Order: sequence, then structure tokens, then C-alpha cells
Amino acid sequence: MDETQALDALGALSQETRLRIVRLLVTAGPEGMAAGVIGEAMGATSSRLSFHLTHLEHAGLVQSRRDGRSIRYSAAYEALSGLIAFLMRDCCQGHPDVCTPAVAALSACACPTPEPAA
Amino acid sequence: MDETQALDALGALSQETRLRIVRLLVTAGPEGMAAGVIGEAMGATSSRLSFHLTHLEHAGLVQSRRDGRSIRYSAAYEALSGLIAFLMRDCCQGHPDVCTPAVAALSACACPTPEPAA
DNA sequence: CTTTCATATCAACGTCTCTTGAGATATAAA
DNA sequence: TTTATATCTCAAGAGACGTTGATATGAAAG
Repeated sequence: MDETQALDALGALSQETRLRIVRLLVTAGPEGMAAGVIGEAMGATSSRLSFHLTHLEHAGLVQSRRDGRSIRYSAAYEALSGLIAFLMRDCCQGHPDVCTPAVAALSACACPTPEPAA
Repeated sequence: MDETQALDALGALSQETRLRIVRLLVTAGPEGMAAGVIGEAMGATSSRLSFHLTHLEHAGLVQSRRDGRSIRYSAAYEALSGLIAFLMRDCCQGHPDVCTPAVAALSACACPTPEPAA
């Protein structure tokens, strides 16, 4: 990820509705969610939701595919990890004071749980 | 770092001049740099620079202290690591597809990394 | 105390962003 | 085909953002 892509991604994530959409889609897994379901979760009108989804897709943080009459959106995991890696490498040049605590915080949370079998 | 702080930080970093200022200050170390030196590096007028520095300081990504007749700005390492940690924890809920590659990319760069805690 | 240097503040302007509401498009069902 | 469902697109308006130029503040030097 280069600087321009990172700026787009940061701009996309710096908006409450969009940050929440990404969070929702990350937890939703690779199958993603239909736009309507996302809109319901966000309490957003169709055009407002479409605006933000388009914005996120443009920034590369989300991707879409048609599924019947709905359109399913899913998180672009690679772009998200690319953004975080960009921030860490960018910040880490000479100063692990940023990256070390960040990685430590990650290790401290219960994240690396592969898949809670339903 | 909570959602509101993260949104502020993401918004602050989503602007080219400000992202570059942060990058510069991170490499500058805890001593930071005088505003004039930053402005010279950015090719920015005094008021434009002041606008962005104030924005960054408001977002908590930078701090300032007077030093003679200049004002030195330095990176807020804790806020930066907090932001990255926020993104990782926020993204990692259920999907290490984001965090694992990000941490791996960090390990691959020349920065000293902490050993992952159990 | 006046001058000079470093930086901040303010007002004004153009531009971008977000929201809303109306209408268009695509898919599926009757 | 007609109708209903799901989503997108467009235009307009309010507000936020970023730049500029002029001015103010604050610290040091003469």
C-alpha cells in the first residue's frame, strides 16, 4: 500500500458510519452482508448507505457482488491489513515506541481465535 | 482509545500534509522539531502549517512545547500506538486475516519487534 | 524600548463532504 | 407483462475543510 492508497483508506475510515460498516463487515466474514441488512444495522437510508458503501469500495476497503436482488458487501481484509502495516512501518522507522505497544495490545486481546464453531 | 478519539486521529491522518508531518516527527524522536523546520520540510506557509499542527495536536497525535522563540512539536507515540491497537482490535474481532499479515509485515521490516505474548 | 524573529490567529474564499428526497435501474415474483 | 423488492444515481443544500494573506502575540537581541 502506497501513501495515496493509505490516505484514501484513512479518509474512508475517519467517518463514523463508515468505520462502523467496516467493523460490522469484518465480523461478518468473507460472505459479507446484503446492503439492506447493513443499512438496517446502521439506521441509514438507502441513499446514505449507498454513498458510504461506494466510498468504502472506492477506497478499496470493501468489495461487492450481486446475489439475487441484493448486493452483498464484504470486508477487504488485505487492504485493512495493508493499511495497518503501512501505519506501523511508517511509524516504526527508528521508533518502536509506537509499534511495540500496539502489537502487545493485540497479543493481550483474545483475537487469534480461529473460528467459534456455531 | 475509544471510537471518538480514533475517528479524530484517522481524520487527522487522512490529509497528506499532516500524514507527512507525523512521519517526520516520528523519525525526529522525542525532542521533536521546531515548527519552522517542519514548515521548511513541508514547503508550507506559516499559517498553513500552524493550521495542520493545531489540528494534529487537537487530535492528540502531536504535542508542543516552547523552546526559546520557537515551538517544538513532537510525535505522541502513545496516541499513535493506541490508534493502531484500536484498528487491530477492532478488525481482529473474529478475523485474524487482518492482524496476522499486518504483524507479519512489521516483523519483516527492520524494526525490532516484541515477541508475541501467549 | 524598539526591533527582529518565530509562530499563532483571524477573516474570507473556494472546494469537498454528508445528508435528503426523488427518481432510475435491475432482479425476482405473480 | 405487471408488480414488488433491493439498490443505485442524481441534484440541491448545509456544513466542514484547507488555503491564503494580513495581523497579532510572544520571546530574544540591540
